[in-house]
Amino acid sequence: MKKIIASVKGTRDFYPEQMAVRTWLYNSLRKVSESFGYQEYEAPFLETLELYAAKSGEELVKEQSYVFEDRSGDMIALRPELTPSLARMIAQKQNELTFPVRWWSFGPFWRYERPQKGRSREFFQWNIDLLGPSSPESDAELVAIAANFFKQIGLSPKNTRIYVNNRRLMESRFDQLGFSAEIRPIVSNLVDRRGKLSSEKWEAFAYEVGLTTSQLAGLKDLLADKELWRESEDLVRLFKVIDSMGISEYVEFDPNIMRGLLYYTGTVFEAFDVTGSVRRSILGGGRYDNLLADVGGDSLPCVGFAMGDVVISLVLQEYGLVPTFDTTPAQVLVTVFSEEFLPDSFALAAELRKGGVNAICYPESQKLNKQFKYADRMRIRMVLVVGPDETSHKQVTIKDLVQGTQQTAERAKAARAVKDMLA
RNA sequence: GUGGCUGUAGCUCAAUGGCGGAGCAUCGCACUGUGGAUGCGAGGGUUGUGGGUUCGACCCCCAUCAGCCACCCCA
Repeated sequence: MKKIIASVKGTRDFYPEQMAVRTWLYNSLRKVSESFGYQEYEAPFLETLELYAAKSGEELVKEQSYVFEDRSGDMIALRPELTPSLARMIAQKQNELTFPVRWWSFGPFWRYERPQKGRSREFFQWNIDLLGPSSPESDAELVAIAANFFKQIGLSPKNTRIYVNNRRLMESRFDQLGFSAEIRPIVSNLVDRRGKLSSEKWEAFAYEVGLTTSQLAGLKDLLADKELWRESEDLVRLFKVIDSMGISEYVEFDPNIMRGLLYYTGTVFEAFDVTGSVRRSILGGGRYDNLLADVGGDSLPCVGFAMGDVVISLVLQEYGLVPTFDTTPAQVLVTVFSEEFLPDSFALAAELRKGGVNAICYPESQKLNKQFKYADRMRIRMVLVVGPDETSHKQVTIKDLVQGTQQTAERAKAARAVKDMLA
């Protein structure tokens, strides 16, 4: 066995087939983003570590970021998320931008963690944010974008659900249950883990972190209360707009949704596959009203979400929703009859391109059957032959591999003839 | 960072501790001006790596690396 230098752990190679899928995903989310009037932008892949230090979760920065010292001694991170960069970009031009700002982006991110199903170290992420307004209706818009994206790629409300909650609502309830400020994050984490543990284990864990029996009972009641949203004016307004936009089938209140990142302040939401085997969240986001001020800008309300490419791809595969693509852009293969015909075949291919046809010329003299086989394998539809017979009559032979038909055309009108046959 | 499972041909997988095989793929030929189909044939391996046990190891033991899966965390 030859030794092939291994790829970096947790990275993926995108062969043309996979690249076509990624591009399709990109185009799908572009379509939805633009239908809501959002503008595409991009941030640097490298940022100072400082940018993430205060705002992101501690684990994300200290354990999961790729960090290195550059030649000047600065600490640089490969971006593990986009939101801090967005906040910086907004803060820098806060007085020039026209608000509300609606921006989206799709690009690579890096997190150092153990690769497993649904998780890689290098992944692509769709980020979309609405900055300026603080209304619950703007939260609803982001939820609607997510729902419309699912619709766009063929995921129905039967398969996919967006669960919505509100951190302020939960915090006021936590107050009533007497959770002190110190154990609040622990309780959030406890809530987050509820779906992953058996109820006995979850309860044992709750006592372990210091909850009293009555607090646990209260928490369980709280998390079971599917009507709790009625007590949050924000959520009442959000669901009203969700309803008016006709996407309520995709959206559901769930008091168990808390989200790990520290900067969320109000509405939070997370989408899951509900009928398939993928347990990880497809996308997640929420309102983060303090982040701009935290990176040195004026305080600015923001709401947004992020979706990684890995989990959504798993879900789409599971439902057979990933289209197959012809990855060869060539419409025509020009064969090379023999060594002497090489320049002429290359000339014909050039003429075809000039005429607006994507054309490959077989790059060396080979048996014709081998060249035809190549066209067949590469799913190139048309094969052109220029041999002695054609040349003497100033013609070309055109074979349609899909139809199995063959005809001759004037050499000078080859591009036109090919286009007619393709139409 | 913790735990579990798996490493055999390009791919998917066989092989009681006793001569490492098959299917698919590749290449050639039938088919010297035409793809798919069929038939025949060929090439391809230090069994992840290093050590140990044994007369003998793909098989048992130890280590190591890699992949997958779960935990942690999260898109």
